[in-house]
Amino acid sequence: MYIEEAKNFVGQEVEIKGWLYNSRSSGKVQFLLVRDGTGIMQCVISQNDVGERLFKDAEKVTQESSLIVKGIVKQDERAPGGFELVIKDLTVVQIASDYPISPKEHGVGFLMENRHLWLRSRRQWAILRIRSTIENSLREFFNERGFILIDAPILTPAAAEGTTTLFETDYFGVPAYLSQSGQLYMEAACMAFGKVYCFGPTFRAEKSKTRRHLTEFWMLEPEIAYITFEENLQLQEEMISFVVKKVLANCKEELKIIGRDTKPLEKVDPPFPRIHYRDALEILRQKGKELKWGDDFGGDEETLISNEFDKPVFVHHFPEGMKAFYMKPDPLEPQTVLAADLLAPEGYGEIIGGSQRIDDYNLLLQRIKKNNLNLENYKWYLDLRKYGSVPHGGFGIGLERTLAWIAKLPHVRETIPFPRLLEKIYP
RNA sequence: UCCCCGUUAGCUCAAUUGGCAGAGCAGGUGGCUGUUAACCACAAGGUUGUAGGUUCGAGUCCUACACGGGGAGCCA
Repeated sequence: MYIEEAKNFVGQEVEIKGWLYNSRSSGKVQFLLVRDGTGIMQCVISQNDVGERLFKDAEKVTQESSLIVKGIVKQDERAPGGFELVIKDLTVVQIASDYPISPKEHGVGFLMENRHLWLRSRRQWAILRIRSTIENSLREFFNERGFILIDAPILTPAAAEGTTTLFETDYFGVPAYLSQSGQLYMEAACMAFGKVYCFGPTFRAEKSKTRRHLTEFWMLEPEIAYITFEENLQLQEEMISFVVKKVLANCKEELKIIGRDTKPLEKVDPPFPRIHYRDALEILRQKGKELKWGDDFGGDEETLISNEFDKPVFVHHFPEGMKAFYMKPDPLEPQTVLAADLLAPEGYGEIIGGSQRIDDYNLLLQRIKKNNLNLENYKWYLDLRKYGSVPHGGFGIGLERTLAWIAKLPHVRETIPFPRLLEKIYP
């Protein structure tokens, strides 16, 4: 039996295979908190039931030792979770000695050094289960809408955007780079399959040392042929709302463990507010932040704007030249591009960046040259504008930042099993 | 790359003006028949990040370096 199914086994004899999370004893009774990956269950062992020998064995089981217990499932208000196991038999698989993570407080540095063990603790268990739910619901959302999953390459010959933030590696004697984005490849794929998305790791060698940055993070990038800018925003707000609803429905226990107030999440429903870049500047001016046309927002600015709303908010129509080279100028106001960032509430900042892509061959060629990109590398990308070019667009959603917001975590490093941070790659 | 803070027992932290390095947890031993990060008792645990300097005397003051944390820029 798995612990999460305990309520279906009341009165029955079952076997739990797991690890000792913690134990307490009181003379001739011991309480073993056993975890099996699906949950934690209090198991009671009394000397009168099992005899002195087995009782003594149980006393020797240390924190995180692996063990198998057999007994009867009982409903009991005194047990955390409402169910406990009355132990009849216990087998030790392996005794763990000197487990470094005690039930008391630890610092982040120590916990990160022991990330491989930290994953076993309750809070990390809850967070990573929410991560799994988010990933699954994202896939479900796109699969239900007829999107085709296209895996983008991780080794690439050139940069999608800037060249300073790339991890370089040797590819049989020529330089190759770890992917920064699958987007350009998705543009090719959407011309073949109509609606596509990729979901995988991306790499940024930025020397960023903040609560919002990882050097390796996961991004989901849809790309849709013939989509309009407005349809793109609708897709994003429907996707976010779908994911939040799935987490609220499927992760009640996990949200409780991490102490997440779910009220702000319950408000997440389309439509999301839309703020023109020009009006975002005005909001900031009223808050005492004077920015010039063309200035980008930092973390503080994003927080000021998102705090004006109790839902995620789109900021759109950024000045041309401020964003990536492939973004399409709005024909109605050509000094801006048809791009939008989605800012999460509660100060979590940008979780989505999306845009219409340039579909005109000559304009794209001009932009590539203007950005000093090597034309050789973009020949195939230009081909897409040569052979049946169509209006198209898409976006990229950062998984870790989305999870940090939904779980209201102070730092993204807890949102990924093994975070890769500035100059840190162990374990 | 820049700014700020920190580094004392395995872990989390104390240590007054520069004057005998100390708790809790973990680990050890013993006790307790319903515990909830259980509790009680006892014992053990230290080259105070490294290198130099000031001083009768440095965990404490100064300099450099290393490592860690937070933030800026940049970005999802």
